[in-house]
Amino acid sequence: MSENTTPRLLDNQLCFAFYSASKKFNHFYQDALKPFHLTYPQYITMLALWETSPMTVRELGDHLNLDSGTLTPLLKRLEKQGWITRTRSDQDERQVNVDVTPFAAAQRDEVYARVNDCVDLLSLDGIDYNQFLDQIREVMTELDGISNDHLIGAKMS
Amino acid sequence: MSENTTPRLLDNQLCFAFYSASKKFNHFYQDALKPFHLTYPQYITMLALWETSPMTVRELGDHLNLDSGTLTPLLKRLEKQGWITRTRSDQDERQVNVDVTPFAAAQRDEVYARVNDCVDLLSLDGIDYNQFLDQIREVMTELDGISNDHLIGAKMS
DNA sequence: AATTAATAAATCGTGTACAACTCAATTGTC
DNA sequence: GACAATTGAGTTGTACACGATTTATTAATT
Repeated sequence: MSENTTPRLLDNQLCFAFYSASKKFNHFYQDALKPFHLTYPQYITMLALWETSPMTVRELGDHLNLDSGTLTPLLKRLEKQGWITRTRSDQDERQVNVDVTPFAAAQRDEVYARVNDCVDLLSLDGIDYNQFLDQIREVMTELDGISNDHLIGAKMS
Repeated sequence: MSENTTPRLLDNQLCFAFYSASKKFNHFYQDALKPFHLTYPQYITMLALWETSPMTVRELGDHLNLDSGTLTPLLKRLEKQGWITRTRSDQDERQVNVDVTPFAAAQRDEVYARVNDCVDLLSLDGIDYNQFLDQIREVMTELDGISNDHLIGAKMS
């Protein structure tokens, strides 16, 4: 048990930095996507579907790390706004196939262009993307490795 | 206007990495803090208050980048669970002073120890914290610099 | 002093997140 | 072929997050 009565500053700062940066990035994309009335989670859902469709809710969830409790309402909103269709699979009536509409297919390039134009306004030339992404993914892998079991082991006092 | 019909992969990946890492980190802390029934946003609120208290809701919001719409219900929950007190200022009855309770003061070191123990399970020795944090903050600064005005300028088609 | 502007919190509405649960459909086993 | 176990989606409840509005209070201006 740790006897130190000071929190590990760097780890706290790291987590807070991710937390803050994620919110700011979210915000940035939200603004960029305003003309299309898409939120960031909706946007990454469409990105995944533009790349591969149709997909079941489960497959989408695997791509985005979201469960049906989050996706179902999100997909219903996308459906209502005309971006996607949701249809029960004939082969397996438990699954729902999510597919892009002709409208979404037609909008795709405009969305890409809009996002690219907004990203152009950022000057992130200074950073080495691949090395930076590798570091983030290393942290994520480490976080994935820690299961609840480990945490239970480190009980309080 | 961008003629490219492909999204800028690296920027999308960077945003998604922050988004995913933030969620995983959140989760990690949430598990670590389970014995204290604290969520991550509640934890960083307490961290800020343990460092400086009392603070007004506004001051807290400046530290955490959260507005009263988020903080007020969060603080009410912390109050109900006995971590903080909320009292209208006498000097200026518009503001509410948030202060830690004796209970929270007594729990502080246990929370620190618990978090430290859990962080010990991560092996993040490979990363250069300061350089990593600098990079994240550089991205955040860049994102802060882009105001809505710029984005309006980059209208769609 | 009276009116206006500015500020601080709270409130309301929408949209994630996610745990826990339900329910229907399918699979595996005997 | 019956039945338990599993799976996929949906539902419910709690907790952020934030824009927009509201209300109360203080500060500024005439």
